[in-house]
Amino acid sequence: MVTIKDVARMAKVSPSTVSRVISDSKSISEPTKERVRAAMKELGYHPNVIARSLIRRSSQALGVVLSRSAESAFSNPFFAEILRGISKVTQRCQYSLVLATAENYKEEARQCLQMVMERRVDGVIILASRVNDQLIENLSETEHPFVVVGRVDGDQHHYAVNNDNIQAAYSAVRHLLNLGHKKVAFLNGPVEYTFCQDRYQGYVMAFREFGLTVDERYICHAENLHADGYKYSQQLLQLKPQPTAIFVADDLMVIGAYRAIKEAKLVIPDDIAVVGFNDDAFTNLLDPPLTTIRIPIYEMGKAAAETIIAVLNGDQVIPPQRILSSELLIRDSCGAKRLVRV
Amino acid sequence: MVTIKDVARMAKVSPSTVSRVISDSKSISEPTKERVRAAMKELGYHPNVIARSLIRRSSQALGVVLSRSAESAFSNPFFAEILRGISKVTQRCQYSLVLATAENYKEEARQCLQMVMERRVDGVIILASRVNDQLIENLSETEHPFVVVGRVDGDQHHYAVNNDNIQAAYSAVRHLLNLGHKKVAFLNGPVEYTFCQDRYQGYVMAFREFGLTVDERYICHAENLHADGYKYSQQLLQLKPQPTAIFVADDLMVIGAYRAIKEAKLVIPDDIAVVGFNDDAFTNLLDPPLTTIRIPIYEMGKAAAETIIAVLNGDQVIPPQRILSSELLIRDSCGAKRLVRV
DNA sequence: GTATAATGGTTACCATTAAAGATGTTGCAC
DNA sequence: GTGCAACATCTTTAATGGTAACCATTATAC
Repeated sequence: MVTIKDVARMAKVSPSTVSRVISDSKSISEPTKERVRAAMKELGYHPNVIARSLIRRSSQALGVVLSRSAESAFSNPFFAEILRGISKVTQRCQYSLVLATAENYKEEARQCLQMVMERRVDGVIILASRVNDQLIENLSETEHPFVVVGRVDGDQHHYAVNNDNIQAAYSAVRHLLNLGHKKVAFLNGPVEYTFCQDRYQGYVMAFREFGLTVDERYICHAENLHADGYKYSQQLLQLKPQPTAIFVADDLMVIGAYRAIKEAKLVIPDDIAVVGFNDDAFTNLLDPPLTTIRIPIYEMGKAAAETIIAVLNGDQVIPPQRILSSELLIRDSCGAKRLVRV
Repeated sequence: MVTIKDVARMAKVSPSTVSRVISDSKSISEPTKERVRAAMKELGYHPNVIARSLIRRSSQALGVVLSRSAESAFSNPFFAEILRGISKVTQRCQYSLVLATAENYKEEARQCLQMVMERRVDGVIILASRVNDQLIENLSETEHPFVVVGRVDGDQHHYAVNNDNIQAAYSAVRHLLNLGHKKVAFLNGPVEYTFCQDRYQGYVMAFREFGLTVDERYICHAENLHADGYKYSQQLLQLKPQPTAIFVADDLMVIGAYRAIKEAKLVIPDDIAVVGFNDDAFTNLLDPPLTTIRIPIYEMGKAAAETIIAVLNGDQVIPPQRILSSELLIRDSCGAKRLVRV
């Protein structure tokens, strides 16, 4: 294995000079730099990041916790997109990305804590915060920096990046109510996630504004974003009076919802309107194309990574919480276009 | 920061004794172990993996290269599922998972090589091999172990895990030909991937067996698995005579294909049969549920991780190439069930 | 002739572990 | 009871590859 000493010997300088050439210190003359670089190339030398990390007390790596059981997490386009944003920044800042993945959240949290305590990563990004998140509590005690994608309930001292879930859900439901719908059902995700709580709150807010009372029978909470859309949509469609619109808290559940609606011989949007959340790539290919909320997921990923790296650099991050805004994308499933056309 | 020395001081032993307690060496007496463990707990000590990696010359980490531009890669359920399999094993074997992600493959390959050369990871798993893969060539030169998920064309010396793409595509197309279809179109993915090449070969094989000639007009190659399904399906439907069946090389493109077919006022499977590939989670929720090929993706991920870890442990891996078999799942989109019913 | 800057060498770590060495203890033959 | 080997149990030492703080040397400016 080629070490810094081999390079030093070849370039006829001391190891520390080589080290300074690597970090491009300006106290080394250009000719020396050239000679050292030539030697590095000739020997095929690559600095050993492990050794560097040891003395610098920094691994130049960020941990990412998916915060879901791995089964459902990866295949969610949300994670895909946010990882893309994160990796964009880590790449630019020369950080590497370590994934904490496990079958369940508890195990994932354990792995994350271990990663941090063992110095494998300098900081952590937690995707999708939970209500009363145990990991967040434990991480806080370790004094290691972390940033949460989502809302941290209770404490306001954490670094966090989020989208405006309440506002976005509110505007989606308001949109449906404005179209004349009275029975707007809500197909929500697991209650333990803060984003589901927030979207619920936005739903309630819109009802309040229209002087309508929320009927809890028209609200259901799926346990699994992938599988449960179909099942719960069927339940909602059996209610009397039948809902004339469904607001779905995550686009993944829309596939199942569409199927249930079509099986019930209902036409979207004529018989029932549907509005989703996330603007996953496939939603534009559905029949009819889905009206949904576009979240700047990629930007959130970038913001999260930038935040944690800034904190690691000792920079001030003000404010610690950043909220990016979403946007209602009106396509065909809500019926608004049809109305305009008439 | 708590180090091994602090623990040693507290337990009144030498640092190396603490080290041996950590690795549970049997040359340490039980009372000493207890004393040391108590000290570790009291001080909240966690071994520094960086220092350990330095002397052990192993980072206990595996790199994963997605081998696609990050945009399309993450959101592909294939990667989700295979990462799940990989992480299952890495977790059990105490390895951590480092992701090489970038906007394009070239950059991703660069990052992967750097990871390896800088000793950040002990080995690499390459997902989805390409034809004439430059990364594979470069990695071979470094002597660092890696395993490919997919087929490596040319060389047979690499470790690889794959599914039986040729055989599976063959049986899917044979299934359609057996149902009486003559004009079976093929919506394939990017030609640079070996799995697309193999599925093409299976398609041709089935045609040969039935004594049919392959009409290249009925074959198209999408550049992007997400976006292009719709566009190319439209093209295929405009052919005269119109195809009576479409074999789609990746389920992701099926969403677009279904849309194009429905827009053309055709009924699946009555007017046109569709068979997909991958058995992505959503395919069972489509209308009609998709006949597709189930690949043991999770198992492939596990096998890939087990292979690379075995290689790192110096174990013999024979044979270096493992091929797992897939299975044709007959649902409603191919029309076979309808026939049986009649 | 001295102050200053430019340049690069020396040395002491960083946290851990493998290997070799030290210490005491036990077993057994004589 | 002594001598010696074998063993158990720990300590000491020397690495691992790299970097930063501190020097030493030389060149230039004043």
